[in-house]
Amino acid sequence: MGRTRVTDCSGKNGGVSSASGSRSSMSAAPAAGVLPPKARRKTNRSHHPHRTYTTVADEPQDLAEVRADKLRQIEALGLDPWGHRFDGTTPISRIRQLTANPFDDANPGPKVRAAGRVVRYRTGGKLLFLELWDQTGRVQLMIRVNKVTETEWKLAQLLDLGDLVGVDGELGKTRTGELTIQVEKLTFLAKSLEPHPKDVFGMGDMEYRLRHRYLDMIYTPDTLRRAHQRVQVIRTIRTHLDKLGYMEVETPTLHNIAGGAAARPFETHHNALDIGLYLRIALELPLKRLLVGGLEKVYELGRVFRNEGISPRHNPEFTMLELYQAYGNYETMMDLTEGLIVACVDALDIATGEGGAEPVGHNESKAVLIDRKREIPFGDKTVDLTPPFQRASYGELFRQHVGCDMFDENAVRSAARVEDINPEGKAHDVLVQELFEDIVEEKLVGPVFVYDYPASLCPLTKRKRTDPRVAERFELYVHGMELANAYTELNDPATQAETFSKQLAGLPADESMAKMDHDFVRALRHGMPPAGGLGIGIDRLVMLLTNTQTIRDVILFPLLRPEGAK
RNA sequence: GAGCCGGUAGCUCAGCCGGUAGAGCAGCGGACUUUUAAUCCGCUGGUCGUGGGUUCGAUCCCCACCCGGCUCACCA
Repeated sequence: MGRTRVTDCSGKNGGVSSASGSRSSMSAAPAAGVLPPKARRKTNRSHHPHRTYTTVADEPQDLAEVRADKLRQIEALGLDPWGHRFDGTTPISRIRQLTANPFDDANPGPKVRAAGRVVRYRTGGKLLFLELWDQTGRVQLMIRVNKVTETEWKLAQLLDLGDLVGVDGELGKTRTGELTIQVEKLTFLAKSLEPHPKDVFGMGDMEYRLRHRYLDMIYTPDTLRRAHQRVQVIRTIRTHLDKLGYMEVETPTLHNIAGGAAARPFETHHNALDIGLYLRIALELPLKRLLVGGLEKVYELGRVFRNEGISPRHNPEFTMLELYQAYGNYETMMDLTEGLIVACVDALDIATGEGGAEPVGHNESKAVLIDRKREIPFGDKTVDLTPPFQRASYGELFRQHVGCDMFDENAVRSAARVEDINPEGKAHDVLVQELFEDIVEEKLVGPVFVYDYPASLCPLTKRKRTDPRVAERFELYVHGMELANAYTELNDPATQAETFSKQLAGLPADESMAKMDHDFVRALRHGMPPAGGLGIGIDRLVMLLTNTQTIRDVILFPLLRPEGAK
């Protein structure tokens, strides 16, 4: 911030003052705050008639200095600018539900107590209008000179946008019908030493919003809305899984081997043990060990870390749900996924579709009755989340959009060339996947479960009994976005050991899942039940459900480069 | 990592063909006891992202760098 200019007034500490308040007023003046505002401002001005950029007087002119000065004036009133416990407040949204009549001394309205931030401030001589904000809403305050003490009136004159105050007063309506608290007692709770953004059109700059998320939450209503909805989604998932008998666990975030996905890990180090460690890139392997240990329905909802690029759909740390169900398979997981998503849609009450449709299905994995249409808005589109979601096999989609059989090596190679993909040195399944991503994915408006993937791309997945070239895996796509990834878990330790050791040609080591995890294989050797497993990217799910186009707005503090010297 | 776009007052932005900057809001002083984007009068506030270069002169042109956004790559 500013305030770095040098003063030419020797013997004073003003020029290099910090916000904490060493700025003295005049060399001859005592502590600034004890002077009445008018007097000291005048004094300042008269002493510094000529200001230049390099020799700036230490009078309040920087916005932050003005506020620091007001803080001292509040102290001079005998008040604590950093406030204290303030019990018994009512959320503003609830105050707004109370019935109120026009102010009338003969018939006083209800007494209320509220606390929050001053987000509008309008002087009017002997009458002040403020707007008080809390996380539930806004309400207008009216302060009249003859309704409060002299100290409170002085305090009211010193308020800045962004200050935190508590009020007691009478609820009523002004002449224009605006619901208003007429303040009878004003309590100062905290000073904002920095100016708050003030623009009727709101905050426009993404970088500014991200670096000042706390302001974004106050002045961009959508930001707070999304934060609430995110919590609600996570809570809904927990209660839904709880109802189905799943047990939530916590497994380590520090791993010896970063397995369970193909992604570059963050590296760290443990000093006492003197070993290298990785931050986890997936939850899978520990959870499957718990399957061996007898937890038949288990899940974890936690942060994973991938040392990769940042984009509107990728943040280096993000939240994953992974769950495993013994004796299930990937079809169990499809049903479960539908049930989870529908439960979230209902919890958020965002569906716009008509009700009254016939029940279309019901089974153990679905805790909700499938009884009505559930469409939600997403960008300029609509997504129909009415279950059951479409289910389409990978091979059929490939044939339909690429135009050849995915197992036909020659046809795939020539299709690749047409798409400007160099097939040299690449394993067949890698080529197939590249073609799928280039051609098919963008056509998947969904929601659609794409199932039965080329086997070699899925080293933790069980092969299909009827066709070992494909693995029992699905991904759920909505508008080209991968929301879920699930499979019938591979529980054969010999096959697992083999796929761990096989790096696919054409894939760089970073992207390979070829990381031998002997400890995991040993766990499998003790017998893991056949199971279905599911992973859902919670951030992307929240994006979909809150109609948000960038992952940075469903994560409160997405990773940013440090601002550096400024 | 690459391409494109951007960074000007506390906030949101304008600034033409190069002549060292403007508006609205916020802030400060004044008026106002029912305002609603309050109004009225007066005023303050800028290292034009950073560093070089070209030029008599650079917010503007050139180069490099920093930060961000979008797209791509990456993300089984």
